[in-house]
Amino acid sequence: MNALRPDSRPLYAQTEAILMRRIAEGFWAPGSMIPPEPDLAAELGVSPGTVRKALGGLERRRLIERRQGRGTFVAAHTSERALFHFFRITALDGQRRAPTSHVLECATVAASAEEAQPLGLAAGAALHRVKRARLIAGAACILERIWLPEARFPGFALPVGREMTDELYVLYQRDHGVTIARAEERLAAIAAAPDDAGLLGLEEGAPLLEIARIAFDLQDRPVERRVTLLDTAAHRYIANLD
Amino acid sequence: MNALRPDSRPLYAQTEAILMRRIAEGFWAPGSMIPPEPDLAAELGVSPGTVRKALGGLERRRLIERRQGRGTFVAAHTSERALFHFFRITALDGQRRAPTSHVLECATVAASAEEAQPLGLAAGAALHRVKRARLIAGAACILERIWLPEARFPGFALPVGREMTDELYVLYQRDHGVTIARAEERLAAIAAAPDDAGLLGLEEGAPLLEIARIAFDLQDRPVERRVTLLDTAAHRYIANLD
DNA sequence: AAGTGGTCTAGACCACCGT
DNA sequence: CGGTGGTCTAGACCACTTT
Repeated sequence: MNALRPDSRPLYAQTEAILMRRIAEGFWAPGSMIPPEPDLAAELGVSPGTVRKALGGLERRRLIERRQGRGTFVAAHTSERALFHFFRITALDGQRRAPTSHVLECATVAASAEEAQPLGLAAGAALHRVKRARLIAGAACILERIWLPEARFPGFALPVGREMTDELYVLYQRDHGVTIARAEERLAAIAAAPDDAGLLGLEEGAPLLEIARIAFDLQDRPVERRVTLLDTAAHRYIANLD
Repeated sequence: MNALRPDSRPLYAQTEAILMRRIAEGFWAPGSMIPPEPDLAAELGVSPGTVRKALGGLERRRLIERRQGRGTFVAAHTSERALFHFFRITALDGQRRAPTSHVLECATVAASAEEAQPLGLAAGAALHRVKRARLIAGAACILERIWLPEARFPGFALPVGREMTDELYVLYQRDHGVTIARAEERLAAIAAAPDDAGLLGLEEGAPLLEIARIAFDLQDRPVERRVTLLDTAAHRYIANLD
């Protein structure tokens, strides 16, 4: 029948946890269809209504997509999705445009204490470190530094000096099985350092928007740190409060 | 039975709209209890499950609060709620502290074209204009300019020069029947103007985080514009992406 | 004890999609 | 057409709060 019961959480929450685990472990691959609701209900020994409520939770967290008449699918990190949910920068008129990337540096190093801490690693752990510039409509307005734990991204490397249009989160999922589920950002205004100012074509000391992000995977473990510097002469960071 | 049917939306959505309308129009006052689910179902001629789904939608949008064993209540803008949902500034250690306010200017003026546009008003419409400083833990780190349409806030005024601890959104709801349901923010980094720098105890040209907000009421009409300038020496703006 | 929202079930029927 | 998710119903029972 079901092995769920000796757990104090509601049945639908336990069901959601089981399904979520299957997605996280790759039992159902990104993009693939999961069984119909009645099948899941029978397999897990709960009523269809309970499965429905569980799927509703996964859908709200964007782990699955349900399409009437077609089925329910494990969410895949498409460029559109990454762009829409995880890229909060628009032009002044509110237009969202896909940026391109130009990798400046990509290296694997031993983490300093300061680098290790935000990712929950021990000092000295292997870390990939990336620096890149991003262009929107041809203008370099973003500088980005990214840190990735080697343990989660074995052999990670990006081609230095080449133009990239793919979103990194699509690549993380496709090449390393890491799905970014959510992120926390802390914003500040800073004065541009000389080298960063040069890369962005600004005066030293020009105001820049600094966006410090920690991104988490499906199990809510921190898997990426990135610090973005944005020239807000022609762009804005947007947020919705509700 | 029910007057809902000749509408293509699902029953639960129509039910949600009816209940939402009652809240927006003040038929049920903020803080008051609304009838039990079975009563609503009987009154509206739908099943209890449909009412439940409608209430679920209102709860997600934080228009109501449901408490098991007690009842369902129209959400009131408490200071805690305003602080938690609409105040995204924390200290560097992540601590959230309630700011106090010091009103510098409060006047009623005719809107310029630039002031009228974001609020969807005609140029020349009456507008309340407020400028205030906000202190966190005794330190002045925030400057704020606020614009309110006179039509929605008749007779609005704040005491200049006195310390305020109440959140404005609590006051909007209590004194003017305006409930803020959501807000959009656009962020940029700017260089401090001479007078603003003076008020914050900074050098002219110091980087400041500019937060431009439009706040919307229950019917999704823009009712407040505010521009916040934050000194990010000791504070951060936080955002969650999911 | 009475009254409230929360959970869980079972089933009918609708709307949409692909073949 | 068969299969999928979406809607709607009706009712039993549980957990919590107040009297």
